[in-house]
Amino acid sequence: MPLKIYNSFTRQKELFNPITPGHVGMYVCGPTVSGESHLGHARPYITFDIVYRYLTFKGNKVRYVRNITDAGHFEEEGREAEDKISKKAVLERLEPMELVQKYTNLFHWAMKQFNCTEPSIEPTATGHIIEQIGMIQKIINEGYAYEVNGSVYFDVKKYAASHDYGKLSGRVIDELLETTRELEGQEEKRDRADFALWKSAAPEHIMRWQSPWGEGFPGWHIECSAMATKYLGTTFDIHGGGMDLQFPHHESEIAQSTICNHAAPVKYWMHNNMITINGKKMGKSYNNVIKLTEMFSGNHPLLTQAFHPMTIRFFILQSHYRSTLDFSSEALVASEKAFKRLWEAYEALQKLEPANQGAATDTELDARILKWLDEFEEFTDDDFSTPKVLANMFEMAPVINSIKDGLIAPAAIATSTLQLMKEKFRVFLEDIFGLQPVSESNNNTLKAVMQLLIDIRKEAKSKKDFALSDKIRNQLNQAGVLIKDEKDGGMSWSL
RNA sequence: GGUCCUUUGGCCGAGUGGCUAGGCACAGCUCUGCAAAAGCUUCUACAGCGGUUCGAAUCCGCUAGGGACCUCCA
Repeated sequence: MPLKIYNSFTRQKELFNPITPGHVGMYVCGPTVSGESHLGHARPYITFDIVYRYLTFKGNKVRYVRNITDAGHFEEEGREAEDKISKKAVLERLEPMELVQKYTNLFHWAMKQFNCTEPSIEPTATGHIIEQIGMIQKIINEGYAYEVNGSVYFDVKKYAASHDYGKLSGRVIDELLETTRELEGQEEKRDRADFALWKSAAPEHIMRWQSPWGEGFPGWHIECSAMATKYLGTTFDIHGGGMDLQFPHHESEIAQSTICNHAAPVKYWMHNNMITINGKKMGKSYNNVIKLTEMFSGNHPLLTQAFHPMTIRFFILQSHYRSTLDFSSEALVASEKAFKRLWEAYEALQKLEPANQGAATDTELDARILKWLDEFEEFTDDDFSTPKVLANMFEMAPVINSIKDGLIAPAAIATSTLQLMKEKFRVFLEDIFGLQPVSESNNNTLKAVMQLLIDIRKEAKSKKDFALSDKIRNQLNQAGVLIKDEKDGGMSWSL
């Protein structure tokens, strides 16, 4: 089945055809490691992890490049441009690279918690200064950049005269020139819309590199262009990132790469929408962020409890990546319960034994299940409609539980249908959606202890010693272990 | 100020012309020593006004609210 992707560049869903059949090059804007990641950051990484996993599932060999921005983006708010990372490094009295390492480690840890696949290549900006300088030089040689006082700027006006600057972000260049806000320290630029490729470093600036234009540091946009070109070629398949990066970051990337490589860099642009909190984008400037460590620990005024990374992953999958997703503790609690129920049904499904005869006795139910299963791929092919796949899974949860509890005969569905169900649930939940069990019920020691307690409780129950039976159940409950009595007299437990 | 997007039941959230999305919460029932879990059932909404259409949450217009970008931002 063909995959369709919404291309932000053309503003429509398009059939996905890799440039080289069977191979996909994908670049995703990674974190700026000058601080801790927050909930909003989780979205693109989980979204594009699904994209990566699904493309792989479809038989592609995917090279997934996600950068680490460790050189810092300059800020233009003050008189002199400041490197964000070196600014904070001074405050925290750390070496810049020590700070960068600390937050890189923390980021990697968070990605692991979310069960995000590691990118094929994770290049750092500081490790590619030479490539960035080379690219800037080429742009100057092409006549689309100019040097002033040790800084280099991209000539947007000249570029726009022959190229469609603003197409990705839906901007008109003339408007842009007029509506760009009044900022200080811009007198060097020929035009307000121009952006920096290289910035001359002030004496107090810690992070600095030698360049043909003097000591300085790279502009914000050039690192992605340089690293994407190096590892994916002049034109590659997918570029992903948050919607807030469309302008100016991605628009500038297109301009730089187009001049440097004489080709449009990206075939499909994908942008995820924002996570909001009380309707407002979660972001540094709004001072409304919840850090991932706070999410996992529950240590934040807006959180009523801690949330497992898988709950957050599931929460994100329950909405379409191009819609805003409104955060609230209540919504997370709902996702936690929903995920638990779905996962328990999934585990029950894997334990179901097929009936002896092959054919279905309830052909109507059997047909419905086959349709639901078939739609897993159909929905995912339609621009990654993960919420619809999950909805179908929830449709099947009562069927699974009913078979398990003997309310529906196992023979109702065909043996082949059951096998297909097991397979499809596993592939989509684990391989593609990257979900994992929350509990530690895989711990063998714990399993053995629980088995003993369950045996004792069963014995007590059979002797109608409900006092003991309840005591075991209640005390375990207090310890966070839930005992469930099942229809057939069996017992199960979960954390 | 400019450009663009959005408004779905108590909450989150799919859905783009006709068919029950789904989840959570709430309520009732079944099962059960009790509870939980599970199953069944109930609640069935599309900001307002007008238009197009046999038919609109879905298309068009206006009004109102919310938001994003234009500045670092996932």
